Amino acid sequence: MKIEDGIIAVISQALTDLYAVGASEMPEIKLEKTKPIFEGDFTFVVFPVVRSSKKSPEETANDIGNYVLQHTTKVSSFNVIKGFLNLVVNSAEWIQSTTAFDTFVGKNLAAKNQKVMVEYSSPNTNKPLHLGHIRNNLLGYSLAQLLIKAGYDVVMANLINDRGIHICKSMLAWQRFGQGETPQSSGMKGDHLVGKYYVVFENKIREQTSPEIEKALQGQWSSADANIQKRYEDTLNKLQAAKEDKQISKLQDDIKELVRNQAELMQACQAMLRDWEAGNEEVLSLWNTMNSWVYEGFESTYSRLGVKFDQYYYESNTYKLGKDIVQEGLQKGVFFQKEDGSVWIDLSSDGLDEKLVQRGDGTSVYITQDMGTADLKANQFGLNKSIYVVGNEQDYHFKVLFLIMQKMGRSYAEGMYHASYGMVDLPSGKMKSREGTVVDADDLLEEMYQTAKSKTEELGKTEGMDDAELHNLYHRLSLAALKFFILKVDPKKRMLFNPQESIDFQGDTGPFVMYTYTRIRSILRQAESWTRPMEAAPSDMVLSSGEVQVIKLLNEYEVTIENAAREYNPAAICQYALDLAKAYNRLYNEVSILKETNEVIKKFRLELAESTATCIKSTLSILGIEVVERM
RNA sequence: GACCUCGUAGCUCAGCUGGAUAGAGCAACUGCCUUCUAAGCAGUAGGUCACAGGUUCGAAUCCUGUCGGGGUCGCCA
Repeated sequence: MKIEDGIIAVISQALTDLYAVGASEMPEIKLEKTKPIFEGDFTFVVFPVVRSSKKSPEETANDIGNYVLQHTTKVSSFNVIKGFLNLVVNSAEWIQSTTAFDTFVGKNLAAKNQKVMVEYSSPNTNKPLHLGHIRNNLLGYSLAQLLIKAGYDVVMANLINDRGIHICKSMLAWQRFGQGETPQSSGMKGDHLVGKYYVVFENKIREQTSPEIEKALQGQWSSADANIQKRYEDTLNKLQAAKEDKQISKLQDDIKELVRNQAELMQACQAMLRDWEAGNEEVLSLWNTMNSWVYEGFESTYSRLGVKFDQYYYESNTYKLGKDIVQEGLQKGVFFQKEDGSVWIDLSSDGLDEKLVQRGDGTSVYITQDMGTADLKANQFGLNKSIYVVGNEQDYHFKVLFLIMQKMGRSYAEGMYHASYGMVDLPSGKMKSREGTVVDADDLLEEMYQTAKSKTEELGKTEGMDDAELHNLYHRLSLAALKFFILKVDPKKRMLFNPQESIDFQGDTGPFVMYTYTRIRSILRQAESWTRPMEAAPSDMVLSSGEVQVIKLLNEYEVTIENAAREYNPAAICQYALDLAKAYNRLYNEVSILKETNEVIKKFRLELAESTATCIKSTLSILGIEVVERM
C-alpha cells in the first residue's frame, strides 16, 4: 500500500472519531504534496471539514494532526499553518518503500486487457514529411508507448492517403516535365522527388493562370461553360458589392479557384483522377511507381525518427468503404436523403448542423470512408479504444464522426478519442508550403545530428569511443533533444519552433535527462560488484533531503503513468522525467557514493542510483528516447 | 457572422478535477571542476497570471463579458 493511502485511512478514521463524521457524509480525502517552501511531505487541507468539526481551521488541523501522530507510525511530526496540516513522513517509511523499486517498472501497472489502436502519421503521398508531421509522429508513437506501459494492448496504425487529386498533380507534372527522372537517376530521396513535381505542378499552373486570374478579377474573363460562366458572374457581383476585407479576399479566392480549375493542366489532372478511378492501367502503373518511391522515402524518415507501425491502411483500399453504413443509417433513420440523392445527418440537436455523409452521385466523402475504416479497424482487432492522432483543425470532423458512430449504435464508439494537437508555428507564423516556409523533416533531423555532433565535440568527452559509438551517440542525442523539445509541451496547445535558434542541449531538455542516466551508469560501472534484490536498509538510517526527494519521485512513477495515460498526455511524462533528473543531480552534488565508507549506506545509495537509472530509462523510452551509457 | 480554442517572467513552457508566498529552463549577473562525467550544482534578478466583473472561507484555475492571437464553419482530405 502506498504511504499516502495509509495516512488517508487514518485521517478518515480521525474524522469519524473526533467529529462523528459518518460514512455517508465522509468527504473524499485528498492529500496534496507539500510545497517545498513548507516543512512536510503531504498536506491535508482542512477547510472542507471545518463544518463538521465546528472549530477553527487551526484547531481542526491540530486535532487531526495529533490524532494521526498517535494512530500511525507512518507520520513522525506535523505542523499547521492556517488551514493546512503538513505531515512529515517517518523516514523509515521512505527507506522501506525503496525495496519495492527493484521491480517497480510496471509492477503495479497490471494488464488492462483492452485493445487500443493508435492511428497516427497518416501522411499524403505527394510531399515529404515536415515539422508538423514530426509532432504528429512523435506524439502518436509516444502515446502508444505510454498506453503499452500502462497495460494496454496497443496497435499502432498508419492510414496513408495515397489517392486523390494531390497525387495526380505530382504524377501529371512528372509525366509532362520529369523526363523520366527517378530516385536512382537523380540521387534524390523518393518522397522528395515526388514532392518536387508537386511543386512543379503548382508553379506551372500559376504560370498558366496568373494572367487569366488578373483578367478575371477585373471582370474580363469568360468561360465557354455556361454553368461556370454563371458562377463566375455571380461571384463577381458579390465581390463588387462586398465591403469587408475578409469577405473580399474570400471572394477573390473563389474566383482564383474557379479560373484555376478551368486551366488545361488542372483539367488534365482531373481527367487523370477519373482514369485512376476507372482503373486505367497506364495511370495505375505510374501511380504505383511513384507511390513506391514515396514509401521508400517515408520508411527512411520513420526509421531515422524511430517510429513504427503494426498496421498500414491505404485510402486507395478504404475510400469506398462506408457506403454500407450509409445504407444502414438510412434504414435506421439516422441519416436522411435529399432530393438530389445526397445523404445527410442532422446533428442540430447536438449543437452541430447538418452534415453530408454521401454525395449526390453516390460517391464517398471523407467522413464516409472514416465511418467505414472505423468499422474495419474495430472488427479486425476487437478494439476497446480507437485513438486518432490528428491536428486540431479537424476537431469538428471527429466530433461529427464519433457522434455518427454512437448514433449508429457501434459499441466501440464510446472508446473513440481524437488526440487533437496544436500546430507548430514558426516565428513568422504558420508554416506555408506555398511560401516555402516549411521545415522539412529530413533536413531537420540532419541538422539536429550535426548540432549534437558539434556540441559533443566542444565538450571533448568522447575519448576511446569508436566511430560506431560516436554515430550512435550523435543519433540518440539529437533525437533526445528534438523529441523532448516537442513532447514537453502540452499536445493540445500550439507550439513555437524557431529554426534560427537550435534546440538546447542544456537545462530542461532530453540531453539533460539522458546525462543524468549516464552519470549514474558511470558510478555503477566503477562500483565494486553488488547484488540485487534490494535489502531493506536499517530503518534508523539517516536519509539526506536529496535522497528523500528522489525516493518520493520514484514512488510517484506508476501514478504518473496512469494519469498521463488517462489524459493521453506524454508531456506529463516529460515533466516527471525532468523532476526526477533534477532531484538526482541535486543528490549527486550532495553526497558521494563511491567515497562512502559505511558499506550499508553505500549499498543503499547504489541501489537507489540504479533504481533511478532504470526509472529514467523507462520514462525516456515512453518518449521514444533511447539512452546511451556514456556521453 | 456563428462555433471552438489559446493569452502566465524579455523568450520557450509548467501549474488549471479551486487551496498556502504562481514554478522551471533559456537569455543576464555571482559563485563551485587536484572530489563518482561542469550536457552539472548553488545563488541573484525578473510577474497587475490579457482586461473587467461574478461565484467562494479561498480564483492563474470555475462562470459572464471585453480585447488580442489561432482554428473551423467545402458534395476537399
